[in-house]
Amino acid sequence: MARVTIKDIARISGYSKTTVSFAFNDPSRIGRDTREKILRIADELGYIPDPVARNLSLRRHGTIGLLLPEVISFAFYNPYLSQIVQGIGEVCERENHSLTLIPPIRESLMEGIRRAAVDGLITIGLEPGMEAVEFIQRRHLPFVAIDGRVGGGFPVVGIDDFTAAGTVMRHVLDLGHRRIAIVAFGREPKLSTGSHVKSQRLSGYREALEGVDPELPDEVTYVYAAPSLDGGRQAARTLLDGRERPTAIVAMSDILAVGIIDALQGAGISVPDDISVVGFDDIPEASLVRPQLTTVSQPGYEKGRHAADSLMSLIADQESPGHIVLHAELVVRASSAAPDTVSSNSR
Amino acid sequence: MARVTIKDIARISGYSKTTVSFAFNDPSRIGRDTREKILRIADELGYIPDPVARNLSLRRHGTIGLLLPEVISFAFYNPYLSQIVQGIGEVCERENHSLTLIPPIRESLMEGIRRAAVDGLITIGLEPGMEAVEFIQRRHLPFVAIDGRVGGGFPVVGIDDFTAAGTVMRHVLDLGHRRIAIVAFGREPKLSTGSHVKSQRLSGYREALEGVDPELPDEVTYVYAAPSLDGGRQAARTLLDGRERPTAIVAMSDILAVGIIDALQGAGISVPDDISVVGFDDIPEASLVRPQLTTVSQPGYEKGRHAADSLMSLIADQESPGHIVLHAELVVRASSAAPDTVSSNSR
DNA sequence: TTGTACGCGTTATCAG
DNA sequence: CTGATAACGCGTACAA
Repeated sequence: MARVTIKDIARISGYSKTTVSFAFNDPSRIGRDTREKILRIADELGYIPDPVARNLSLRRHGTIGLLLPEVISFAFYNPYLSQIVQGIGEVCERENHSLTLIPPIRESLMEGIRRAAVDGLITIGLEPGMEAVEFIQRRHLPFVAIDGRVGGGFPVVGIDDFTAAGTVMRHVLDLGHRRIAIVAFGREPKLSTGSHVKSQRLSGYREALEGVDPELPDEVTYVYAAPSLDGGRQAARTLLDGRERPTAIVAMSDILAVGIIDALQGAGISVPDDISVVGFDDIPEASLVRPQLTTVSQPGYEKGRHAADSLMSLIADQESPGHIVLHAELVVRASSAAPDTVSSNSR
Repeated sequence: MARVTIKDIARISGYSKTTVSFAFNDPSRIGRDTREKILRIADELGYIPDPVARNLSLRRHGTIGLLLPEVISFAFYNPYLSQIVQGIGEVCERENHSLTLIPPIRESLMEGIRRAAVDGLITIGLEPGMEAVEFIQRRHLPFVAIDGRVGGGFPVVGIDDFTAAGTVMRHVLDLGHRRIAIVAFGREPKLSTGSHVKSQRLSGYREALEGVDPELPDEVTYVYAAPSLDGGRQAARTLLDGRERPTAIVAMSDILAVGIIDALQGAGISVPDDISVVGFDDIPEASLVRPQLTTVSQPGYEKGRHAADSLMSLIADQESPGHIVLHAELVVRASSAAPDTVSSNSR
């Protein structure tokens, strides 16, 4: 049997489409008998209104989109994304919305934005001036950016990455480390490119380094890695193969730090006795691994929740809810310690 | 400025809607000059076709839905779901689809299914006879079930949970453990209720126990926990507070096992010296924690990938691709060992 | 209280 | 060969 449409119900019941629609959506507009008759027929035929046609009429979709900077199969290697999704999810459930994950197509966000049948978008790391931003605005889609740069006429939810990065780097420096490696995510080896978050954190690291010694930023080893466990493992191997081993590794995200620790331990290196490792994010895994990870706690769940809240009010009011800067703080655990003064770990 | 529709382009260019649409979707049907003129005007006005109207016409949505058994904010506490999502994502990206996460609304899947504007659904743990299944079928939505029960006329992707559970339990028994606790997920304390996966695993555990001693299944302590780190931690505390401590804890999922180990270590109990802990799933975290977790490796990523592949062929062919049973195997790591024969850990 | 007509993009079918 | 008409699916402003 083919799909049952409102037209079928109208034809069989003898009423018009309008009346059938009212029977479901605005019962007070029609007579009780009329309604009962229509509902009975609809039930018998198993009528379910086509959601797409419904959405088209209502100009509501009951879905918000999450525009991912990476393909789904890769993005979820980082539990940090799970936390953001959870926070968004809390709001979705409150508002009875679903959540559409929109991956880039052929390395571009455009096509995903073009085809998104959603009430609004949450983006990760989108910045003023990017082509994707213009495109979203041309579609008149309400949107909120997580981890973006302020100043493009859209609300941004984030933390002060510059300050947070400085805090964790100063912790490492205060412990006495000077041979330091920074493991950044992304593929670009240049400071000036890449996301706002990345450049902010790098700048924060460098400022802390300069505070100790103006030449220190240039003595630091930089390694770039994909934000996943394996990315961290590879970064660790790269560092171990290097000429001079660092006494501390500062990773730009926890998933990298955890992968680094795993690889170091696999190579028989003790953390933090031989090498200290610190991260960024404070994902749940940070306190599960041994040694527990020293890191900067930034609230991924809260970022998602606030972004979704802002988006909902944007959708409802058309009024911009303003930027939100969430709190981040250093969490000192067991993966960082003073460097071994005997320097037994250099080769 | 208001949204630009195809009608505006038609009006301004002087052609009909049809001709404008052909300019984008079937250029061979109209003259070159006509096309160029239309495209120029559309570009100037920033015309983007409404995706919903487009989907309605095309009867394609470019999205598949993942029907979650739990609200998003809770479901993603378990990294196992991330793996499934990644696997689905791989196919989505290949097919240029997005992925819509559909949480239950007011503890019911119905409303989510009713409103899902998707090409098809992947469900987790749905079984023949459930109201939700009928509903999906009434909507003529193609769908594939992950971790479901075979026999409802829809394809199922899973593993042999009964055998896999038996394998890990026999490993524990072979080590010599007899005082065993089983930590199951879900709230139902009865064997007969809950999901197929849960009952299969419980049955597998019990059969292995019976193989050693017919009375053993009834001497086992059962604890029920939410499938999250905290669920595992709470379960561990419940067990520690119990009259007689187990020498081995068999958890129905890794996230539970990892939480259990965390709580045990927090209480000063050594794993596996004092208590052995085994899990189920082999999530990435299983090999990160110390001691590394003994578990059953089941391919969450592959489940997602196969389910999405099957769904895509179901959408394309309307032909059922058949069930898929993936391989699972025992992975012995460091969290399981023979019980301390001096029995120093009972109180 | 109920029906007509419109909005949205695509395309089968028809007209020139 | 080129282009227009009408139908699909639903909700609802407006008319009757």
